[in-house]
Amino acid sequence: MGKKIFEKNENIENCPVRNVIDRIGDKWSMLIILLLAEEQVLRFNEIHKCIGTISQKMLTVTLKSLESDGLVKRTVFPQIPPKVEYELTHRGKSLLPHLLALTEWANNNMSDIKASREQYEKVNA
Amino acid sequence: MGKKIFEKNENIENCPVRNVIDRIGDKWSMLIILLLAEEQVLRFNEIHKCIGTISQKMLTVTLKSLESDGLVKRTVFPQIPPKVEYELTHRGKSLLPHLLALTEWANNNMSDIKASREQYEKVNA
DNA sequence: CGGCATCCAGATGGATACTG
DNA sequence: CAGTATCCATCTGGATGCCG
Repeated sequence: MGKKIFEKNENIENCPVRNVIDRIGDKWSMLIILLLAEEQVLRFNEIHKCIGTISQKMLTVTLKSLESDGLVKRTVFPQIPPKVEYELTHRGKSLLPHLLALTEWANNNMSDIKASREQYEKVNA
Repeated sequence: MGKKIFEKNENIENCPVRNVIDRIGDKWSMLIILLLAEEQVLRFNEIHKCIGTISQKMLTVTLKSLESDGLVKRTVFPQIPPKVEYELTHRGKSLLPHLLALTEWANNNMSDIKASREQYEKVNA
C-alpha cells in the first residue's frame, strides 16, 4: 500500500483529506458542484429552483464557502435588478471526476447498502 | 455530459449520492476506512490508539454505521477479555480507490485552497 | 434579484461514569 | 477489552423578515 495516509498521533484535524471532506461532506456543496457541472453557468435563483429543497440562507452560505475555496467563480453584473452568475473554476472542474466516480459507485451500490441496513436492523432488533 | 445526475424537483434526499456522502462525510468514517485499508485488521482499541482524538462513543457509533452499510466486517472472539476485530469488506474495499483519489486531490490542492481562503478573507474584511 | 440578520430546533459529537 | 448510558456543548441548517 506504500505511503501512509496519516501517521498515528498525527494532528488529524489538519490533514488535507478531512479538510476537503469537511466541505464536500456538508448537506449541499456536492449537489451544487454537480449541478454547475451540468449547466455550466447559473444564476442564484436558477440554482435555487433546481434544488427546490434548499433554503436561501444555505444556498448563500454554501456558495460563499465554495467561492472562498476557489471551486466556484462568482460574477456580479452591476445592474438593477442585480444579476449574479455562478460557474465552476478550473479547480472545481478538477474535483469533478472524483465526485462523478463517487456518484457512480453510489448508484451501483445503493440497493445493496439499503439491503445491508435493513438486514442489520432485523438482526439487532 | 450525457445523463443527468439529478432531475429538477427530484427528491434529493433520496438520491444515492447524498446517501453515500452522508456516511462518508461525517467526522470519522473516512479516516477509519483509510486506516483499515492500511492495516488490514485492527482491534477496537488499536483503532482508538491510531486515531487518538476520537472518543470511545464516536468510535462505536461510527463502526456500527459502517458495519450496517456492509463496508466493515466485525468479528467477535468469544473469550475473556473480549476481542473484536474490524476489517474492510469487499464493498468497503471497492469504495477505497475513490477515497484515495479524493485524498490525492486534497493533498495536491490543499495549499492552493488555503491560499484562496486567506485571500477571500482579506478581500471581505 | 440576490442577498443579510436573527432566532431557533434538531443533529452531532465530546466527557464522564458504569458494565459483562 | 469493548463496549453502554447519560448528560451536555456545539454545530448545522431551516424559517422568517428586512434591504439595496
